[in-house]
Amino acid sequence: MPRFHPFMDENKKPQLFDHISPENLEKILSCSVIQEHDANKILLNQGDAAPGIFLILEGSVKTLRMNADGEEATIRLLGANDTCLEAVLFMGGPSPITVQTIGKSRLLLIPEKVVKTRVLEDNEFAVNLLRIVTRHYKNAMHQIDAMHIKSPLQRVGYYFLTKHLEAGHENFELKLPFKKQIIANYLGMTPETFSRVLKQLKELGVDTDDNTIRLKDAYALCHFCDADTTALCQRHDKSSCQVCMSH
Amino acid sequence: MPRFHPFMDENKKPQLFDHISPENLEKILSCSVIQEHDANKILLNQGDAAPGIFLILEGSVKTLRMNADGEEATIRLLGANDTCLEAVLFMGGPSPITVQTIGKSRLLLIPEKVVKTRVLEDNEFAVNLLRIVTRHYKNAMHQIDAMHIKSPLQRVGYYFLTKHLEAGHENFELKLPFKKQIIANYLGMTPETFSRVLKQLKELGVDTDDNTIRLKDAYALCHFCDADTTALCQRHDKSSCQVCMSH
DNA sequence: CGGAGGGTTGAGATTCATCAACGCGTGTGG
DNA sequence: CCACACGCGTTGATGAATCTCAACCCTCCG
Repeated sequence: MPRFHPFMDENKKPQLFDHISPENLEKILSCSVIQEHDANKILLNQGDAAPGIFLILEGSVKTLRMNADGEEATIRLLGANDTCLEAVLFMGGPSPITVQTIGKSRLLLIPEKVVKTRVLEDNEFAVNLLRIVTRHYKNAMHQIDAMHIKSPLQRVGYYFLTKHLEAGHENFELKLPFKKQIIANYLGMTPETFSRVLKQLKELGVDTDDNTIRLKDAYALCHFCDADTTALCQRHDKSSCQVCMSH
Repeated sequence: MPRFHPFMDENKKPQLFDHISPENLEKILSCSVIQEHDANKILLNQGDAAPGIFLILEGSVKTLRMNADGEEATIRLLGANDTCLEAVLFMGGPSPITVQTIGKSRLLLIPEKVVKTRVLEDNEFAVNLLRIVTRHYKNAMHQIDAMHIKSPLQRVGYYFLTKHLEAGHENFELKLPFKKQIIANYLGMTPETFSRVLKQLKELGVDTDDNTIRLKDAYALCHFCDADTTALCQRHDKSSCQVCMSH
């Protein structure tokens, strides 16, 4: 088997391995296995024990919860270099979430045992986990708040804003990273509602054409910013931000 | 100043200090400060930097997010021995949440600096944080799923179920830990809806009289259980659980 | 060519929030 | 001691927002 070296490019290294020494990285990778899966394959069922951490090498995956009627609540949508189940391993019980591929995917599974020993022996690894889990948790808080006190329009707007900030400010053109119905469910609305919201956004200077979002100007999404998100914006301390806020 | 020794009773020790050696605990406590606050006092605003971890010694506190209209989305409700802001410290930005007392409260503040040095020097402390944060995250997942795919009745039912499981099975009588309107907002509904739900629950064998919940029998709340919560139930592997599930 | 899946649009149904009124217990000041 | 205000909770009537259902279009692909 050819040795697995997916992280030669530092820019694409997953956060999970930040600052990990080559020897320690080797200890993790030598125990991990690569898996390939078709679309819509369930990798873990809610209520079962998590086998370890999944790192997405290629493809896309979602984590979700399901009720008795088969309705799904999407918790996270993951693409390449994202990881899941880190948190579940430390919850000390059966998994509260189901993990399912969206499209055909290639994954790395880091077994539970390795994770749990590494976390006790490698402080950097422990801190990485802590940072990842807290980031997820922050995201979850935004999701909770979105459900209670945001309209569908605001939910989509904020989602687009985060994508815009990830992509960088100069970028006025974004691609939707997932199918619309997938995003719609992640944002807690039906595909119909999502579609109608896109029409409203068009009038506000956010034009969605097929899978491409085009912003009229750099402030088109400022409506949807909030107190803790401004920190991610390059203009947040400039006077121009006042323009955003006053929109 | 009299030395601070709140944790002589092992049963009441907060999870944050599990398995921490006396010397290491001393390092934490010697840098921490006790604060007293009136009701409805804001301890930290969304968008500001977190000063450290708050440990509730007495009273009650909530964490929340607020929108431009002043509507609140409650993230967590905390009582004695609960902690908050552990996660926020590792998110690496301004706080996504506001922290506010509910009633008159006495708190211990563990400054950020202490937390961040201890976590690198004390693996047990790091793992405790990881466990706490993941527990919060799990809770957040339940909240997300509740908003998407649960009715108000199911939300209240599940909330009562978790309280029932915390209190122990033999306990058919529970006290609401917070005012009804506080719980209602936490569950993402209006006080009016909460009140109407309680009436429905009465017909299902869950009688709420003032602040006391009385269960008709041990199975009254089994309706509201789900795949990952059964693990917390003492009957989950017995045949009687089938009775629950088939309700 | 025909079928399947994704997306959009319109009409109707449903659910929960809103608004208003009321009851009740408590604390306060005349 | 009573009158009153206030906070909390409940109840009923109304309305708005989103989901549901159905039809349709489009593209892709066998």
